Amino acid sequence: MTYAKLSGFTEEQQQLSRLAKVLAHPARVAIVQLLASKTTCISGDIAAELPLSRTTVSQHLQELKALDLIRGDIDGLTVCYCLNTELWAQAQSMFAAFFAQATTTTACGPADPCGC
Amino acid sequence: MTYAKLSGFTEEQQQLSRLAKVLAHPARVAIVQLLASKTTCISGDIAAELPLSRTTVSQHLQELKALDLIRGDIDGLTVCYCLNTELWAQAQSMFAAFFAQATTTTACGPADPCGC
DNA sequence: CAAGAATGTCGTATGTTTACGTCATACTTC
DNA sequence: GAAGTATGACGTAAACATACGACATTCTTG
Repeated sequence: MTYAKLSGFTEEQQQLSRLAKVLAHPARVAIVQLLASKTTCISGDIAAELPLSRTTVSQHLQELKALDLIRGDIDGLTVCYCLNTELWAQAQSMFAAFFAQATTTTACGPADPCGC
Repeated sequence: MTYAKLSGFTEEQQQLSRLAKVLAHPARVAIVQLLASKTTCISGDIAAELPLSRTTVSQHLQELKALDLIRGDIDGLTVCYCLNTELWAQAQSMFAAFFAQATTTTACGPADPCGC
């Protein structure tokens, strides 16, 4: 009974952590930025611009794909990866809501018993 | 030479992934939300509201503390944990900048060679 | 100062992620 | 259809994350 006690947390918390996990590796951040900056993307090109092997990049792409954050359309011999902008907009608002909570806390003001 | 080839990614990408990693577990998301919602927090109380043992919660708190996202002031026998709102605001703007990129991509429009 | 209470630290078992080489598959082109 | 090319799938080793019980530490209180 070790690891991942997912039940016990709200679906919202799990969803946010899933999204965060995708961004928890610089390679995936870089991949998303690359896809956002280009008008056409091909898997091989992505690996060429990262300090990782093609195999590893493909694995990271799979993780992004698993959450449907990117889409890959096969075009003959190459694959055109692109961002699913609707889902990213959704993720954006989830994070925005979370950060709004975290930055507007009323705790630890001057009237608080603790000294921080 | 496995794992974490951190060099090769920009400092910005590494910073964003570090922040994302902290939120990549529902327990830490829940902890931050708890801290944000209360005006006074004590470590024991936090564990009481989560489906995790006190030890595990303490470990998650350490990870938040390692990035200076929370602060814990010892007040006698108890500890008052609270959010470092300045850092959270900083994190907020980093994520906002990233999502702005991800949601405004011009790729895969109607004029694009790929069909997606 | 002894007893109790609130937390952090350590050790450890288990699950997960990362990274990459090698192989299999699918498409183009001659 | 044979040769070449672009990708994904599989297998595997090492690093890391998660969870928790047991112990140590520190403070209060009588």
